[in-house]
Amino acid sequence: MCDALSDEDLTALSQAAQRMTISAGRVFIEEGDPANYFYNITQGMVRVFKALPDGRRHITGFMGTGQFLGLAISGHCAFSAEAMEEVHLCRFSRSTLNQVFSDFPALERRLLNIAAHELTIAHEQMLLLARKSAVERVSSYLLNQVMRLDACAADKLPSTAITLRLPISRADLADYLGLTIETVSRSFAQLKRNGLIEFSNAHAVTLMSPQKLEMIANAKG
Amino acid sequence: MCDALSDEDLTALSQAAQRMTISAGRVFIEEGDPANYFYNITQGMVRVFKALPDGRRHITGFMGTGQFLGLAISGHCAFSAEAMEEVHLCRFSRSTLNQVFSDFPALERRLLNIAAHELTIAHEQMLLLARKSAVERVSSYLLNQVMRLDACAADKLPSTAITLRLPISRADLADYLGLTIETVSRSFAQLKRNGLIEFSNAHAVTLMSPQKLEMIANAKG
DNA sequence: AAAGGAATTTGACTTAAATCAACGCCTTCC
DNA sequence: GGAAGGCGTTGATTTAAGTCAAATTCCTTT
Repeated sequence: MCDALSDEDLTALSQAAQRMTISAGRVFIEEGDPANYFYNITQGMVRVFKALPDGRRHITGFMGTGQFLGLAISGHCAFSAEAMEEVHLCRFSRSTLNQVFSDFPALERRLLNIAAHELTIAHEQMLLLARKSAVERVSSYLLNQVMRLDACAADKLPSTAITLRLPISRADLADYLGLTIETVSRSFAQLKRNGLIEFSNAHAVTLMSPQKLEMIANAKG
Repeated sequence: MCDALSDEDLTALSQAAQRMTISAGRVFIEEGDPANYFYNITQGMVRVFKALPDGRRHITGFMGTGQFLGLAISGHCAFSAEAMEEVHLCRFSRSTLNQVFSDFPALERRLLNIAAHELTIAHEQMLLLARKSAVERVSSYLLNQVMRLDACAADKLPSTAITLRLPISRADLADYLGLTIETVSRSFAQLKRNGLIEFSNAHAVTLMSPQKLEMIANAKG
């Protein structure tokens, strides 16, 4: 429901699509390039980012299997995208896309919903970047990951401890949260000191109390 | 082109709409409330924002005449909206909206474009919030205002000095740029010291060299 | 199993922006 | 005209996060 189209629509799309494989690390969308294509990721993880000329960069988001890329397009690409591993995707030109829209109006409706959803996420992230402390940012991230795990299901947080994989490097996390690697690490350390999380290793955390974490993430209490 | 629908579509919409007047300062959309309505502003300026329980807040954007509100909606409002002055708007329920969509497919297409555009702006703002310094943020804001002035026209910056109104208070600007009032003020002061801007009064700036300002805003050179 | 290298953590120090506080400048309202 | 209050600027100080540097862990490779 959250980010994939129905199988039916996907089939319709794939007829107009061009399948591609992108090797790990390749930047296959370059910010500023003419935006002729629209993508659907069929396999693998992608980093979406924007960068300043001096190297500072912000990761807008991570997109995985089933998700769409290239929505925010108008003439030129507004962001870059890089394969974090080997990625398989379907690419189709904007013109064929419009064709498909005419044939499957439901698809356009769906895309509008997806766009609205992404906009909501973006607004939430802006609040985080503009106003939250480092520890709050990291807590928010952990919480979002839990919510994603428990799928789009109930907005209810588990009341028991829950273990989470952190597939993403500290560097990527830092660029996603608007922090430095060191600050991310120190924020994790602080949450650990306070008994809110425990690490098996750097890429597997246990959230001891998702609810307490949520209070930190959203400055409640 | 940027944010308004065609007259024809607007007419279609207004038949299903309910006209309303909101007095200055009223919060007419409250974050978290059930999201039953969709709005089109016909007159006046609105502040769109998200807040944390302890009062920290981020202004997502300012929306004016012709713009839409309530797009990023799914069950509950993702943000609050407050009238900055007396505001006139058309309100219609989500259900009638869907009806209108069926009658005027072009409208849905248009909304998708608007959403994509807003998403682009949101990504740009995230880069600003995550990675730009105070002076860079303020410069970026000034620049965006110039671009808005010269309408959606050429992406070309004026090469001569240009005077700009700053209708927004320092407090709003701070909440929009993820800074404090004082830092916004000091950033203006620094730009002034460096000969990049001049003030007639607190709400009217002259950008002495939009192009130099753009280099600062986007860390070029 | 050892070595090498990358990723992560931790520590010492610096800095940009926040905070706290005072002051000036308009507006408006008696 | 003068007091009052809101808004904006400026100054002094604090602080959270950034930077620089070293140590540690983890993973790969030989």
